[in-house]
Amino acid sequence: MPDDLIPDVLNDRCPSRMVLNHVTSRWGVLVLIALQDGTMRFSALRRRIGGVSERMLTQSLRLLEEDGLVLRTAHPVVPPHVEYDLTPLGVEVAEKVHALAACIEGNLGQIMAHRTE
Amino acid sequence: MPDDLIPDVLNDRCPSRMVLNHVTSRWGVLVLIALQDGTMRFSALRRRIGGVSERMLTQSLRLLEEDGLVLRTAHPVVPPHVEYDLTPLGVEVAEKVHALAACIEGNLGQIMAHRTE
DNA sequence: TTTGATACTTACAAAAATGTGGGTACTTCC
DNA sequence: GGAAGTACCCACATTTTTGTAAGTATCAAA
Repeated sequence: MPDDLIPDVLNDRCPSRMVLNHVTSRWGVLVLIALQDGTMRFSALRRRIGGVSERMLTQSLRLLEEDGLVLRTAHPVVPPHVEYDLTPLGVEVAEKVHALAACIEGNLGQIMAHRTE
Repeated sequence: MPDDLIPDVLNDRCPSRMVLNHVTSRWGVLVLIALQDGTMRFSALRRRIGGVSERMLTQSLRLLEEDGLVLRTAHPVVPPHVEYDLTPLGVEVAEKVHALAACIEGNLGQIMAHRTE
């Protein structure tokens, strides 16, 4: 019975670690939060997420797509038209990520005050 | 009225981004989850969190301490005895992080199945 | 007619994260 | 007496992440 049977992020060899890393990656978090507003095109996402480069946005979207959290729909037209959505599982994960971000945003005053002590 | 007045992680210049990065960092996430079990010493933490190096554990603990999420208590004896705890705010944040990790662990089967398609 | 928008990819470079091995000062266990 | 445990720090090297700039094909607006 390998360690992997009961998923555990504290276990070095558990593949949940990899997924957690995708989800909690610098831009992955923000992609999930941004997509909570609904379907978005690549450029719209890029404008919404301050500071992300095209390269990083593409890469983050690809990883989340591979994990089945994000759905990519490409319309083969010129100029290109591609839409991104959360999958049902993506919605679930995005909610948790959003709760975390909101918690930090809500306590930012306290945190910043502590940092300057 | 600067952008920073209403914390928003999607905003490039909002300091909540920095805190979010500490919390969602590779080892930061796991430190918070591990500390949910209660007070732990450095070595215990290191054993609990699979794959973390001393260097990275120290660094992660320092960042979370600066943000006021983790409390470090050093007893000046030889050999050294140092205890780590979550602060009240740390408990709150750790709950969200744990919910996220649990969500991923719980859906890992589905995710891994999707990845191999 | 030049510019900008679309959704990327690729090569290259820079920056950040992470690991490695060593050292510390003492105690207890074998 | 030698080894291991404690909680680190430091310098160095490597790995990973991230950014930058350019290129692609086509259309529409100025």
